[in-house]
Order: sequence, then C-alpha cells, then structure tokens
Amino acid sequence: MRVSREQAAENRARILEAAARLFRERGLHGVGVDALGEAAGMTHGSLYSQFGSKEALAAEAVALAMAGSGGAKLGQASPGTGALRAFVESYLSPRHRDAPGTGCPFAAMGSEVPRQPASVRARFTEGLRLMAGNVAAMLAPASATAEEEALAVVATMIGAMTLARAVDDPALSERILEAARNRLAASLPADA
Amino acid sequence: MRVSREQAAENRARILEAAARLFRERGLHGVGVDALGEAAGMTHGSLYSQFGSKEALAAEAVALAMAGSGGAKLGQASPGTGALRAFVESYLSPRHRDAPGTGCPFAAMGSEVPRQPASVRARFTEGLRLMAGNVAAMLAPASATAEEEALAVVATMIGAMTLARAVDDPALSERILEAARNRLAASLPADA
DNA sequence: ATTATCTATAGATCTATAGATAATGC
DNA sequence: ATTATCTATAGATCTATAGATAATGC
Repeated sequence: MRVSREQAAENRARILEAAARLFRERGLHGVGVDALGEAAGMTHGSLYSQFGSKEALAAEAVALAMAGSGGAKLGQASPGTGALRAFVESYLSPRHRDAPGTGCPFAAMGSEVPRQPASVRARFTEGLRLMAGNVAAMLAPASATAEEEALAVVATMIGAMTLARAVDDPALSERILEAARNRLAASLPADA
Repeated sequence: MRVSREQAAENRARILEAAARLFRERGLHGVGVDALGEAAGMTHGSLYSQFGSKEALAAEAVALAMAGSGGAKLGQASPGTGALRAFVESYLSPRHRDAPGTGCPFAAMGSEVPRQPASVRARFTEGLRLMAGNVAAMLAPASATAEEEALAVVATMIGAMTLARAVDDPALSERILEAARNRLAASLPADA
C-alpha cells in the first residue's frame, strides 16, 4: 500500500530518529534492519525502499545524532558567557552517562567508527570538526592554540564518558566523571 | 583426535592470543567463533570444549589483552624516572594508533563494553583500575589527589586514541594525538 | 576411561532482493 | 504511471550442541 509523499517523508524521519537512538544504545553493529524497521513501525523492506542499504541509513542517522548533540548546539552560544563550562558540566553528568541513546555519538559508538564504511566515518569526522570548532571558538576566537586546546578538551570529555559507562562499579564511574570535570574546570578560562 | 595435556594447554593459549588480537582489531561483536577457531588453526567446536561459551573466551581474552598492555607494565617502573612520560608518548604515538590489535583494549573496544556481559565488563574494570593505579603511583605515591589526576590523564589518553582512529583525515588524526601529548606533557611533573 | 578435537547440524539472525499490492499524483 | 510498503525468500553468518573419533593417561 502506497502512502502520500508527505507520509513517506514522515516515515523516513521516523526511521532516522529511531535509528539514531538505537545505534547509540546498541552500537552500529548491534542493530539489524529488522529492529530498525520495527522501531519505526514498519517492515525492514521499507528501509531499503527509503535508503537502499543499511550503510546509507547509518550515515544519515549518525549525521542526525551529531547535529542534535550538545557539541553542535554550542555553536549558537556567545563566548564569555560561561556556555562552554555549562556544556562540559552537562556532558560529564550522570544524566548524560545514563542516556546514551540521546547523547554523544562518539561516547556511544567511538570504538566502532574505525571499522565503518567511508560514508559513516565521514559523518563522524564532520561532527567532531564541528564540536571541536565550537569549543575552540568559546576558548579564544581566532587563536592559534585554541584549536589544539579544544581537541584536548574534547578528547578528555569523550574518553571520560566512555570509561564512566564501561566500568561496572558506580563509585568508580562517578570518580571518573568528577576527575574529568575538575581537570577541565581548572584549565578553562573563568568566563568560557 | 585427542592431543596431550601439554598440547591442549598450548592450543588454549594460542586461541587466547588470537582472540585478544582479533577482538581488538574487529571488535567484540565483530568476530565470530568460527573466525577465532580458524585464526588459532582449529575448528570452532574446540573453542567450546576449552571455554564453554564465547563470553567466557572473551573474558579471558580481554584479561590477557589488559595484562599485556603498557598500562599494566607501567607498574614495574620506578617513580621519578620519567617512565610515565615515556608511557604517555608511546601511547599517543601513530605506531600505537596503527596497531589496534596489540594496543590498548579500551581504545579498541571501549564503546562496546557497556553492552557486554558482566564477566567481560569486570575484566575491563579490573584493567582500568590497574592502569589508573599505576599512573597514580608515578604521579605521587600515596597522594590523595593522585588518583583523581590519574583518572583524568587516562581519560584523555583513551579519548584521544579513540578519536585519532575514528577520523578519516590523517592530518586531523595527527593533530588530535599532538594536542593530547602537549596537554599531558604540560600537566605532568618533569620527572614523572 | 578420559577427553581434546572434529563433523554435522540446529535454530536464530542478518543484509538484501524480487515481485505483489494498492494508493497517490498526474 | 509511479512508488511506498509489504510479503516471501535467498544466502550468509552466528552461537551452540550432540555425537563420533582417536590419542592420552591411568
């Protein structure tokens, strides 16, 4: 049964939303096309009509997840308003740790990325550039060292969240987040 | 055909060596028991004789990978000899980035760990405790803040390596490693 | 007698495609 | 006429197990 052009576009968006969440919750390799279709209320055959392959769907879902992350939204804030500090605190929170499906794609899928097809890796790389660029802009606009500092800040955040989710001891998980928060708070400008 | 007790122990060790490498190269979810058996020169049926399940094999393989990593070996060095700085430089090198099969298990599989069974997560947690403890011991023996500093250092290292392997642009990959190296070099004691 | 290994297979799951269906959009 | 969706299925792969084989170790 065919649906309206409008309905098809809605279905496509619903598939991507579900995929962006499921891939972060279960990993890129841990979700099959049947689960993706079911989560969007369709059969997996429809996914192939809409996207042609799991790879193409994954690339779009990663792009969507990246665009909706806090690192991308940071670009809308103004320097000198403490927005970077707020972002770091939010990123390194238990709330973020316990909600991987709506959180940072790198923390959720980072170690799977090197084994992904080129189209998927490209979306991750694009997302990292945007996030690091936004952090750099909050540190010191147009500074030569800001880019390098931003990359180190982002690496610390993503590494800490990956570890905080990996360990099976809640107390250790909290200490990892706290250690990263303290380290970054000490190194960032007061109004960043 | 049965083999000697000695030969069986050798076979077991060979399976674990192959598994420790393959899991890091392809991910815990990306290697099947058939590939593990073949890499060790056996059929997959033998793996079930030796380990009982893929999970049990994975737990032992992760423990082996952790024990052989630089973070575990750091425990043999003496504080004040620059061993920590040397470890950080080695960890954040292109050589390490380009050899995931023999490198840090967290950088290779970190984002898969939250979805692993308890026995596997336990081995990862144990490995992280050892690594962070060794780093703390090199920073300041028996210091209250050393543990926290060590966790931040380790998070930065693992996050940077994860990102350096994820991105598809070699120049960006180098800048990530360099940013983490510079950041850590500036924050570590001169003789650590 | 024990047991490490192999053979064969079960049953589930995975990606993908071919062809039918039926409503849309011209 | 076009096309979004569904049904059915192919072919591969995955984890696991049952039972046979044959050499070891008592």
